[in-house]
Amino acid sequence: MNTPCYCAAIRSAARKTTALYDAALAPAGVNLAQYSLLRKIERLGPVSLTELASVAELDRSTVGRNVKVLERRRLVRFKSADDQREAAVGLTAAGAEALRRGEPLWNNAQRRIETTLGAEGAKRLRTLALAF
Amino acid sequence: MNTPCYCAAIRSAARKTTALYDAALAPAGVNLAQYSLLRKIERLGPVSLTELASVAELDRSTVGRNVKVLERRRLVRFKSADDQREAAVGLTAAGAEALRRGEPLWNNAQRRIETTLGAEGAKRLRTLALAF
DNA sequence: GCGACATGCGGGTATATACCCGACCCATGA
DNA sequence: TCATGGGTCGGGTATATACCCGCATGTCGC
Repeated sequence: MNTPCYCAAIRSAARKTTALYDAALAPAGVNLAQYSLLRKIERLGPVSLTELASVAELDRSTVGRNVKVLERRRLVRFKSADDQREAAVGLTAAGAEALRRGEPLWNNAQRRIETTLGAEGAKRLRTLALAF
Repeated sequence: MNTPCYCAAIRSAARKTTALYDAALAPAGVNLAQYSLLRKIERLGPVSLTELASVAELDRSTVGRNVKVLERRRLVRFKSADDQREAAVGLTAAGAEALRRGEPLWNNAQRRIETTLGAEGAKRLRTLALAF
């Protein structure tokens, strides 16, 4: 990876990191993107797709499609809100269970990154990520 | 973005950076992934998909599909190699032209990243990316 | 020369991601 | 009341990405 392109470098790092977390989370039956989304849904409680997209800094239609995958797997459920335009999404029991099973796996992945980068590197990564 | 997840942080940074470079490169008619791939094809000369995938650290089928998009736009062309299994890919005149037009745009994007991160931050980003 | 193995590729399937547009619902002002 | 505008969503389309499988071709040992 000696590309001088910052963007290509970040994308490469993102692909490799994602592969690492996906593999780590596989026993929980979710990948990193799904785990991440499930955690946000857990944290926010029943939440609209628009708000979820805003928090995740993703396009709303992307969130809609990603949530649909989770719904198909019965990890989340749509509830009707007062405002009928909204589609409040909440965790199912299976979704909460996936989070519970995923947590130690995610922790392992986090520790592996810290081992790879060292404490100082991990801190710098966090700082750099905040700059975007 | 105060996610404690290294992976989510990197992915978010990758999405935002990609959007920045995509917008910068739009006048050249390519996005960052395509520009990056075109540069590799230029550098390696007529090259097999397998080698391209190895250099780009992407799955071979991903490279095959991405190259197909470039071929449809007449930016690259398949040539027959000695080994009939191979599909040597080379730039067309239009592909070289896209690279030429993209270069200053890409430079602008690079400089914008350096402005955002500062010289020290940019150097750290480069160092971190190498760790993956 | 021929069979076993290796190499290179395409296609199928699935997900993640983005942009645009049209449909729908609700609040507010005329 | 009713039209208008803004918020919310789904769908269409395109790309990037990965894994697996099967086919074709090439190579090597015997």
